[in-house]
Amino acid sequence: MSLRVVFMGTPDYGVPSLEALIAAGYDVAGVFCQPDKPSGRGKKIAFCPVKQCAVAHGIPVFQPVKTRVDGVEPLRKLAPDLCVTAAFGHILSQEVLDIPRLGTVNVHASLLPAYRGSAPVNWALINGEMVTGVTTMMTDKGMDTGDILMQREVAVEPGENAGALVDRLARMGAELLIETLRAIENGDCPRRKQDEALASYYPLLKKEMSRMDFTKTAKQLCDFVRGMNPWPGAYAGAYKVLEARAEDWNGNEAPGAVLRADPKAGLWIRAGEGALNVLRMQAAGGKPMDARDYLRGHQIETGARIAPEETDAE
RNA sequence: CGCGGGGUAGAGCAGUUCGGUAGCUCGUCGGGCUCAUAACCCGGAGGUCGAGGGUUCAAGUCCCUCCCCCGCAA
Repeated sequence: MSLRVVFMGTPDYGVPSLEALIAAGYDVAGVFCQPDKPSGRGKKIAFCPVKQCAVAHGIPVFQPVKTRVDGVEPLRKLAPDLCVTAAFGHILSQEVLDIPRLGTVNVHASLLPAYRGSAPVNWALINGEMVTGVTTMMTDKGMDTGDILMQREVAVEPGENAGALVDRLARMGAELLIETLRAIENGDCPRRKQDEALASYYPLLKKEMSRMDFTKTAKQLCDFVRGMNPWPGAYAGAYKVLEARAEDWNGNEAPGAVLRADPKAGLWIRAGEGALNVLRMQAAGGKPMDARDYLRGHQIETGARIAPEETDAE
C-alpha cells in the first residue's frame, strides 16, 4: 500500500523529484505550484515546469495564490499521508503542515544547516565551495530549519555554473527523496535537529546583485560568474560574463581596466588581484558567444575601463 | 497585440539612410621571413546576402508575406 503524496514545487529543480515519486509508484494525489504568470517573449502565459510535468502525467494541479490561505481546503480534500516540497516558493503555515499525517518533506539543495534560503546553489558557488550536496528534511515553520533526515555530498566540478549544478543536485535530490520516503515507510528514517551554531542563511538572488566588483580577486570574480549564471548573470558594464578564468597578472593597472582585447588573446580584465580572462560573454541584445568571436567583429579599447566608474563604488 | 535587437564566406561584424562590380577582422589553404611570437609579409579558396513574391534596365539595399534567433521584462 503506497503512500498518498501531494507534491509542491514550481521550477525545473522540482521536476526530477516529482518524476521520481511517480516512477517509484507513489500515489501522487495532486501537485501544487505557483499560479501561471505571463512570461517569456511575447508575455505568453506559460505553465511552470512542474505543472507541465503534472499535466503530462494526468495529475490534478492546484495553484493557490497563498497556500496558507486558499491552499488549505484543496489540500485537506486530497488527504495526503505526506507532502513533498522542492523549491515551491510558498511559506507553509502550521495549519498546512499539520494536514499530512506523516508531515512534509523538503528536498533542499545544500548540506544543511549551511545555505538555508532560496538560492543555496548560487551562493555555494559564489563562496567558492568545493563540496555541496542535497538534504531531505522535515519542513517546519522556519526557513529550512526543520530536522534533517538524509544528506548526500557531492564535489563541485571545476568551472561548473549554477545552472548545471542545480540540474545535478535536482537529480540527486530526487534519488535521496525516494530513499528517504522508503525509510519513513519502514519507520527507520534517521532524524536529527539542525545545529544552529553552524547555520547560515542566504537570500534570494536579485538582479541588482549582478554587477561584478573588479576590486575582488580574479578567483572571486570567477566564482561569482559561475554562481550567477544562468540567472541573474554577472555583469561587467554592458557585458554579461558567462564564463571566465582567473589568470596571474602583475601590473599597476586599475581594477576593471581592459588589459587585452583582440581575437587572438581574448578579453582580459584587471581584477583586484590577478586578471580575469573572459571566455564567454554576451553583449546587450546579442547572443552568447566566445569572447574571441565577439572581438572579431567589435572593438574594445585596451586600457579602457570595462565598467563605468560609478559601478565600481560600493 | 508588453518593449527592443538581429539573420551577409567556417566565426564575428560593416554595407541597407539615398538601389549601380560583395567588404572588414579572424580562421583556413599555399608561399616567404624570423633565435623567437597572441609576430610579420605575399598570394589563394570560400557567399543562392534567412525564405517566397513584387517594383525596377538593375535589389543585400525599396514594398508585401512568411520562417528562425536573441536581449529586456518575468
